[in-house]
Parts: sequence; C-alpha cells; structure tokens
Amino acid sequence: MIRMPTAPQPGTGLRERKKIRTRQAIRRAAYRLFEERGFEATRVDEIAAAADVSPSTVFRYFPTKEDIVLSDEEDPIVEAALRARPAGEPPLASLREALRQTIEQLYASPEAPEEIARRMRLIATVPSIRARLHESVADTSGMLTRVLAERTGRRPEDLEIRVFMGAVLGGLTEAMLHVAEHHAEVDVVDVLDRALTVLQNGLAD
Amino acid sequence: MIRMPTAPQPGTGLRERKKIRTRQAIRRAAYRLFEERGFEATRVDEIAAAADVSPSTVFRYFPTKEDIVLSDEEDPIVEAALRARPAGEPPLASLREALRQTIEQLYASPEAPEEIARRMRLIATVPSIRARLHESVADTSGMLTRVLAERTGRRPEDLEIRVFMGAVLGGLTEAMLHVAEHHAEVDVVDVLDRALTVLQNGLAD
DNA sequence: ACTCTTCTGAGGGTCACTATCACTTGATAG
DNA sequence: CTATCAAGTGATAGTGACCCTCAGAAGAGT
Repeated sequence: MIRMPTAPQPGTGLRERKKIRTRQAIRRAAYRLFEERGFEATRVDEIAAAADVSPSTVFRYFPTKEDIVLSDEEDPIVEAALRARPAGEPPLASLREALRQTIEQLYASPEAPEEIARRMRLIATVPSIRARLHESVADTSGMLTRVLAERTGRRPEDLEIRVFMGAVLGGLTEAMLHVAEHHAEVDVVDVLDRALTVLQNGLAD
Repeated sequence: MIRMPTAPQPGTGLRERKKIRTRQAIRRAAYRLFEERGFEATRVDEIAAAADVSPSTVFRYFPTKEDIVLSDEEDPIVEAALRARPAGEPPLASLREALRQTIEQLYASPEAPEEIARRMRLIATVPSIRARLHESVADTSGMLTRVLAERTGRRPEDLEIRVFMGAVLGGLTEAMLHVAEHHAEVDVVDVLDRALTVLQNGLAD
C-alpha cells in the first residue's frame, strides 16, 4: 500500500521543534565564537562542540560554514509577497512593495536588529561570506525570474527577463553591501528607496 | 642605495616568456583533463603532472582551481577602453563602446573562439566556477565603479554609482550566462546589444 | 665568474566537507 | 502498550584544495 501520512501540521511535532532548537543552538554558538575570535579562526568542530552536537550534524543543517551566517530564510517571504501583488502592476513596483514588506517582517521579532547587525558586520568583513552571498543572490534571482516570467506570461529563459532581474538584484546587492559597511549610520528603507530610484531612472543618464 | 632597476621592457626577458609558457601549459593541460573527465573529477595534482610542474606551482599561477578557467585577463582591457572614452559621454554609452571593443579584441586571436567555447561550457555546467565568476564580477564592478566615479567627479563609495554599476554588471552577467547556455545558437554582440537595451529602457516598465 | 633576486619543488600540515554505518528516538499502526 | 518504521544523530575514516617553509635552481645585472 502507498504510504499516505496523515498530513501532520508543519511545526507541530516534537521532531520539528527539536530541529528548530538545534538549528538555533548551532547558529547562536557560531555567532558567539565568530565575535570572539573571528570567522576564519573558528573551526567547525569548535562550533559543533559549543552547540553540543557532532560536526556531521552541523553540516546536515548548514551545507557550508558560510551558510551559518547567510541561510536564506528570506526567499520564501519575498516570493509570497511578490505573488500576492496585483497582476497588472509594473514589475519594479511589485518588487518595491514585496521587498518593503519583507524587510518589515524581518525586523519584526525583537532580537532581529541585533542579529542583523552581527550578520552585516560579517558580510562586510569576511570575503568568503561575500562570495557565498553572491551565489545565493544568483539563486534568488533565478527564483524571482521564474515568478516574474509566470506573472508576465513569458518563458523564464527569456533573455530580457533574466537581464532585468540580474540588473535589479545586482543593484540591490550593492545597496545591501553599502548598508553592511555603514550599518550604524544609515536607514535600510531609505537606502532601498534610493537604490530603486536609481534602477528606475538612473541607468539611462 | 635605493634599487633602481633599468626598467626592463615588459615581456622581453627570458623569465617573462617562461612564465607565460608555464601559465599556458597549465591551462592547456587543465582544459584537456577537464574535457576528458570533468572539472571536479580532475585533481590539481593531476593537472600539475600533466603540465609537468609541481602542484605548488599551479597554485602560484592560479589562486584557486576555478581561476584556471576564469583568470580575468579582460579587466585591464575594459578599463583602458573605458578610460579612453570622451569625458562628457553618458556612462552607459561609454560602457557599451568599451565592452564592444573588448569583445572584439578577445575574439581577435585565431584560437580564441575555441577557447571561449570551452570556457563557456564549463561556466554553464560547473557550479563552483559560476560561484567564482560572480565573485570576480563583483571585483570588476568595484574597479569600474572607481573609474566611473573618477570620470564623473563623485566619490567611489557613493551609493548611486555603486547601485548603477551593480545593476549593469548584474544584467550583463545574466546575459553572459545566457550565452554560455546557448553558445552554439546565439551571437555574442547581438546579446550584448539586447541586454544593454533592457538596461537603458526596460527597468522602468 | 659572483651576487642578488626570483622561481620552483618537496614535504608536511590544516580544515572544510563527504560517505558509511550502527544506534537512538520520535511517529504511526494495530 | 508494543511492534514497526522512518528520521535524525554520532563516530570514524576518508578526500582534496590550499598554505607554509625552506632549500636549491636559474635568470638578471656587475
């Protein structure tokens, strides 16, 4: 007989909760060690020990050491927000709103700003993390390209759409790095706005 | 007394020629092995053996295995071409011309098309190479940002310029990947033109 | 030929990451 | 409550890219 599980609520079971706790334990331990002695000077074994799990478990949760810092949980949020936009809206406007909502949501939880600041500091200073960031942005770009292609009724391999999304994400990544390098002095939403303005008007002049 | 060498012609000495030959030997050996058994299945030691040098020498010439494929010799060409553009010209137009010239120059040597095709195939298929590509594009972006800032009399940390260059390079990178995935069927200059058109007009709609 | 500098090879080491497998533990059926 | 199954974990033993150091070879200038 074909296995037909009784559709357990996501996030319900003890198993799920345990996984979330382990994930957080690893991340917390890692961040603490990164602050203390720096990213590259911290070995994965040490993170594992500090989080009280085995090294293999660390890799089960995070495919690379850099992903402990990055680990894109934003993607699904942006995707949902983008899909929720009205059909006729111009792409860049849809993205603007989707991104604004995502940022808002990310800053919602109380300890978020602290964590984001730590993350920004690492992105700004550790080259291998920046490298991985660019990779993950490329993935995000692919995902958004698919959504946008679907919304506008084009094929996702369409050159024009790819270039469009590549440009938007390239611009926004630079904006993000700008924030990372000046996180104390700038307002994220303001930078996002200025970046989108450049994308809208500035490329022609 | 301060060492004041008699400014040897670049490219003249026996030393220089030998370095170039070694570099080419490594690259050729590597490409041959990559074709034969794939990128990841080829160990650096094997490349070294095939090129008849020691493994350490391979790393002296190429900081990472991926760089054997990428090794940005284009950057200085683009930079020079961009600096040669008239002062008042709009940035995107300057870039268009600089890029067109660079591509032309890259395809100049007789065996270039073959090599470029091989390179494209690797870029299209090997994830770690694509990752490194994005990194190196980020470096190029930084360099072009500096040039453009200089030409327009702004500071290179200026948000608007960074976003502009990030967007342009993000778009062009996607165009390049498009070429890599369809290298047999498309014309590079044509794709470049279409990409630049999107960058000029398309972001607003 | 003589020195100085640059380039190379050898050897040994680090560490991120993988694969395998036995073991434990939460979920599910009866 | 128990038997069964699937999923998650840890121990162990790799692999391979990359780094460091140091001794020797080989152009370059006197």
